[in-house]
Amino acid sequence: MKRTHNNGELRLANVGEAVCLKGWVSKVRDAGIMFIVLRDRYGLIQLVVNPESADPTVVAAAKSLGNEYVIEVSGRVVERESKNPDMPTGDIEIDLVTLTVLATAQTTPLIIADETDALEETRLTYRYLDLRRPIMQQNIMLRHKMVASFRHYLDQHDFIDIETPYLTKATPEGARDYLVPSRVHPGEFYALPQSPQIFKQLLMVSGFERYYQVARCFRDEDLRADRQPEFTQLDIETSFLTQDDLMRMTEDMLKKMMHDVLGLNINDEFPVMTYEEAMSRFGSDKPDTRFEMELISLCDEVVESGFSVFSDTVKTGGMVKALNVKGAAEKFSRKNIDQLTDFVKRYKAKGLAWVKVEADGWTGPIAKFFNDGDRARINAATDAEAGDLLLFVADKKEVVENSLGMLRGYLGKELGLIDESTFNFLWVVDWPLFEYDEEAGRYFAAHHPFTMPRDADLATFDHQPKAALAQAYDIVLNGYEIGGGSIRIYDAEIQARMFKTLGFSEADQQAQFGFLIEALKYGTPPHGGIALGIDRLIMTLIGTDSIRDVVAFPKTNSAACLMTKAPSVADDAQLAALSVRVVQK
RNA sequence: GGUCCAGUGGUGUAGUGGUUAACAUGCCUGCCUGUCACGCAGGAGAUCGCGGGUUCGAGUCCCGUCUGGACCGCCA
Repeated sequence: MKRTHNNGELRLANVGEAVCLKGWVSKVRDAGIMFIVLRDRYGLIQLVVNPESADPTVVAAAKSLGNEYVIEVSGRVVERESKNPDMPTGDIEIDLVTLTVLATAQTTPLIIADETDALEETRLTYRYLDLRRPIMQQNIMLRHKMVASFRHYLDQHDFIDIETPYLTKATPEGARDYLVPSRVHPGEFYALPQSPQIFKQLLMVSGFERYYQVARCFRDEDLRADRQPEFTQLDIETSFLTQDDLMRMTEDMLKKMMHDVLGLNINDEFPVMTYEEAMSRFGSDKPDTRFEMELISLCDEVVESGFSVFSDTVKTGGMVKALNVKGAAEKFSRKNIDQLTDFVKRYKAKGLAWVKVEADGWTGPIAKFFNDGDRARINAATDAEAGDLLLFVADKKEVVENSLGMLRGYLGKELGLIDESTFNFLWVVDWPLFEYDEEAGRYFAAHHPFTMPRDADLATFDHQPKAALAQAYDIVLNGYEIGGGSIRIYDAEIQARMFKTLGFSEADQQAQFGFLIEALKYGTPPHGGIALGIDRLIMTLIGTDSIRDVVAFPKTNSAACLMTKAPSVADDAQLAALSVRVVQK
């Protein structure tokens, strides 16, 4: 039994065995003896035609081949004299007896290999060819394995897969909806779901105690490297399980998945951190815990310092925090630090103060404002030693934490502080129930408006929304939010108080969610669930920053499909049938 | 809505205001009997995204525009 391999997949065959293969011609070399590299779903394998012994028609057929032709061959497995053990085509080859061309191919606009350097534009226009590249095959395969593992786990635990509508009702808060005009109801629109949230809760009312769905979700917002207008969620809802039950189960499922997909055994329990702690220590609600460099509060240390920017900020209710970039003082020139300043300014910080710590003191433009006592206190708080670079932001709490948190993530990558081979899962719990929007002058649901307040806040959440915490939990992997869930409100009266706090009038409540409020009145079990973002999860496992590497047919930055040219204009007859008129801008 | 980067043979890139736009790869032809990023010789292949401007002269500078990418806003 010999094997050939590519990308970790194995193809087993006995030497001398007769085989039949179908696949794509990856490379032809004609040097008297003809070598044809065939690519199929297992990878690459070399076919050989010897003109002295082979049938002349096979030799002629082999000479006519071009790259990416689809062929069917039969022949015998022979062992190879391997001088080079790293041959990508393995240690067996096929001595051809027959060769049939099933399809010819034009010259492809991109090279079908892992190392393609084609532009995004070319790759997306010819996506079907881009997907032929072994690395892309592997990504899509891994994605399948992940979903299959989840399905298997959930099936084993008595979950059932139930589909919910894609043509549904617009949601008031949250992202912009994709709308679909109704032909039968002129002037009315369906919305594509931003998530199956309400339907899965209604399934709990119906008595399907354990539901899951691999659901497509749609949000009409601008795209990012990790964000597509349609994305896939593993959507889960259960009755009678508590937050702890759900977290334990999800953790169990993720550990099994890591084993099934990557062969990794994670034995430790996932750490749990409160939202407050995550923001305070890491400046992020989804901290990457693969490296240290935490945010250090210096409010007490600088409040009486000579640097008025710091002291005044603290005295007027703001805060000062710092990152200690260990041993980085020499690595960062003035120009480098200016770039870091520009970086934090993107996140509303007014500037980035810095000092380099040296054996005989501090250097940097603000060093002169600090006396020896100030310096000693700050050195102690930040654990600063000679050679360290201290970076400070002074501002409102939100700005300080967000900008330093983003800077921490950026520096972690830039300085190679991250061990890319590790996977750090983390639960973030005790989320605020509401967020206050200064522009709108009202509270919005931080998670969604069906989230149950903590028991301790049940009586007061509508009077003191700012202080209320939610029974909500996010699962974070390597700095990515890969899922989030909550225990839901299952009492119509609490739900009504929630809507009222969010500023929904009685009439709005009825118009938007009348059916849900009504449903809650007929014996609704306590319930809750979680949704995992499949795209971001597989991105993290693969280690790519681009969601387009894990979605078969993704859209561009402008939400277009370069291959199909969608979206496209509708003809007048279609528009008339939908009672839609297009206003030219 | 905003900021930044890119667009040059099929593909990916180089190109300092000045001759016939260079290189790699792919493609075609020929040579090569153990190659696998093979090698050798030859050949075809470009309205430098589009429009305007500056200039004696623009791939190169300026303005606009389109397309792709990264980010801010946005994403309950």
